[in-house]
Amino acid sequence: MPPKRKARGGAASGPKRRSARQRKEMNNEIPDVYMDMLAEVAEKDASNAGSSEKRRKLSEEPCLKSSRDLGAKEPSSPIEGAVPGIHREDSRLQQTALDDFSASSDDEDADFEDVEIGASGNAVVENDTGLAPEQKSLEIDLSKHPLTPRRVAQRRKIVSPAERAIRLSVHKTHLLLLLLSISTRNRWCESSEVQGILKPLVRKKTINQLHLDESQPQWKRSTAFNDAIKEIAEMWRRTYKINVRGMRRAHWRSDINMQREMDEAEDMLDFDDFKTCAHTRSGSRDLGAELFCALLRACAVDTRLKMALNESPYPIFWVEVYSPAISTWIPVDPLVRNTFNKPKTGFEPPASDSLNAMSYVISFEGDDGSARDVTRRYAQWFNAKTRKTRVESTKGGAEWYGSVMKFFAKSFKEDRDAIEDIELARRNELEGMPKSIQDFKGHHLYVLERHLRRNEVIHPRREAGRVLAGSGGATSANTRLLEPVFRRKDVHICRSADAWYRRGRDVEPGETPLKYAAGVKRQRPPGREAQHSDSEEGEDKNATALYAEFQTRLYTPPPIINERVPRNTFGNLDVYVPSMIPAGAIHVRHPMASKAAQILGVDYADAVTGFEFKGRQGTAVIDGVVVSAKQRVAMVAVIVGLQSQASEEAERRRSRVLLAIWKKWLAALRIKEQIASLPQPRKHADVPPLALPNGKLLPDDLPAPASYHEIVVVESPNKLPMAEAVEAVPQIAAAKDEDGCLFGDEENDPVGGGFVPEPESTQSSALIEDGDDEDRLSHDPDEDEAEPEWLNESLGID
DNA sequence: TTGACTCAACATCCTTTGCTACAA
DNA sequence: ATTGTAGCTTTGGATGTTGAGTCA
Repeated sequence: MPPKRKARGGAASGPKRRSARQRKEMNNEIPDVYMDMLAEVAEKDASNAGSSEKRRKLSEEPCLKSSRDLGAKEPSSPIEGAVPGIHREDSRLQQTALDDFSASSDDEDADFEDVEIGASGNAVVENDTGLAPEQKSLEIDLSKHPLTPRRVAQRRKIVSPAERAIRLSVHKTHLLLLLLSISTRNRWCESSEVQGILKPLVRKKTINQLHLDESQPQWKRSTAFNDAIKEIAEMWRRTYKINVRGMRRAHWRSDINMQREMDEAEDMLDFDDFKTCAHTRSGSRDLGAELFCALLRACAVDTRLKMALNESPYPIFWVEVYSPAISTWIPVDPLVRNTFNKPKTGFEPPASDSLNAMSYVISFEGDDGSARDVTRRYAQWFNAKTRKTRVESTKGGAEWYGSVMKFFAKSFKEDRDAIEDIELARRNELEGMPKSIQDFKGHHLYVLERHLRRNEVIHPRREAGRVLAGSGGATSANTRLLEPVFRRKDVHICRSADAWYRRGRDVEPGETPLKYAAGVKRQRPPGREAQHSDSEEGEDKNATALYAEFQTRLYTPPPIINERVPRNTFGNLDVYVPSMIPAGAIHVRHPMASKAAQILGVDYADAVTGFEFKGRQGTAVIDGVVVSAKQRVAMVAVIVGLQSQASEEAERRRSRVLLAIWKKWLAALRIKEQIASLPQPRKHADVPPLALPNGKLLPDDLPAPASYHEIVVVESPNKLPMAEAVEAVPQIAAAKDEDGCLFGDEENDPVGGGFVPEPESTQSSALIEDGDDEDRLSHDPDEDEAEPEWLNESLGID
């Protein structure tokens, strides 16, 4: 009905941006897309002659961006400050720290831009090895634009879902490799050889101080322990020389700066290098922390090697020592920030550093190499900020991470682990609500009403607190409002009665909608209302009434009575989920099911399992039929018969064609033979006579062998009312015994009569994956052999 | 300096039971 | 002849997400 749609489109007062775009299109008479394409071409010809503002900005980009990068990164580069004048000749593969994906996308995009523009010929020609020319050009650019502080707009790149998936995989892979890497280092720290090298550095007296007798008062033991650790840390700080840069955040492309830094960075080490460094007491700060860990372990202090995946000037490696007197893990960082027991301030980089994030803090224990995630202890805003940079925030990420960390888990939990769990949980509670609006977005505990989706509703409306809500609009002067905060678990997904029906659920009568969503609902032609639709378009024509799941119940179709299958106004039956099969009925999924039912003369209804969209017209997808469960055996038998009939027919047609080809070919061979036997054989007699005009051996219209379809029988999970059940049940049971059907738990269900409220998941999974809940009948053994026969035949021709 | 907000430009979701002409 | 199906007009409007820019 195109006229109707058109009318609606015109009547709907769309949002401003849409109408603006339309207007623009009309004025230009050239769609924006083409303008953009033209602009792009123009840009390639003369880089400064952008045709739109957006393009113009872009064209300035290459040099400006570079200058910004240099300007921004050089001063903040931690090596200059921490380790002046490092030289490293060889540049083997650099070990890198984990990147969080949102930040990484920036780098990559930027680099893509550079490559593109470089290739289009306006800047320096890039080559693989010679980095020097580009470096030079960067310097020139710097001098050209030293006074442009303005941030330059980059062309926005929409990250495609595929790209997103790749990044997620990279993130995961990176995480795994880093875990393995530190796991190895952790094992090295356990080496008695290395510990033997380091242990002499600590005075005997200090070691004794670490392990005071339990008879001493607790405070004394604790203080002595702390003092001793501090002393060892101080000693280590003085003795250990940092002369190589350590691990850094991952970078996606060989940015020129990164390249240089990689050259200066620490090489991948093996265990011998590790030992050597223990002797020389020099290397990267990461290595320093690892050796410090080994040192403490040599002193019989329970020490965990820590790794946080962040960037300088905050440590990546540090240690935690276990103070038995107070049953607490104490973080110690002797080399980078020189802190003792400062978990909150010493490790997490400030939030202002957008290129920096402490996403994962993992601690490895010495004795069994087990690992725990203790990010919670070090991250200030774990729920509000840190969590969003981790895998857990992605779909299925929490499970994935759980399974990864399970690999590193202890076989049994010690008391101190339980204590630590409590401490971490307490920190979680203490974090409380975010302080800024943006942190509420995507928060997994709290939610603001303004961030609710169209189909989300808060019920019950229990305020968990209030937050100061921004500036309340740019124009109004400081009228700040307190905005209520709700819990995420009170948020329900709502759907229209229609949408619930498509999931096999019915809104309970008398439920009032939790929400009205503004006019997405399209009018249907009168008399076209689906059978179930309530008075939902009652009061407001444009609003759709939405209900939460708890307001619905499983939809129960009317049962089969006297072998009559109920049907809807279209004369078929909606079977979106198995629970929508009427009691006493089965859903026979096979293309020939309706034919079989006709032959049998039984009452049946086509099963509508979904919709597909052709053009702009949605059409019902019909998959098999619904018939009485009593007809199961007959239906299967008839379908089997029809199927083999069809395949025989197809075979006949096929062999007719193939025999004709054979005939022709043999005749051709004979002719060829005759020609060859002639006294003066012609040259072209060698040409194979077989090929068809299109060059193929077989004609395109060769009848295909009949395609084989499985017969899938889905039983209704719904129970018949008692009277009908008496006669129907034995039939079902018989069929079940025969075929070993798995669908039948409901027989033990205590809920009598009406319907069986099976967990929805099993039902929908049955529909989606064609899983175990259905019967597959491999019915025609002959047919399976038919295929090789065809194959042989065509091979024979070949 | 930071965060809230707007704008723009997309991506994605939701839609949800034909008609006609023509070939076989 | 009846039956099957390709092609049509390629929906198209609302919502959601993101980055850039602006402002207080």
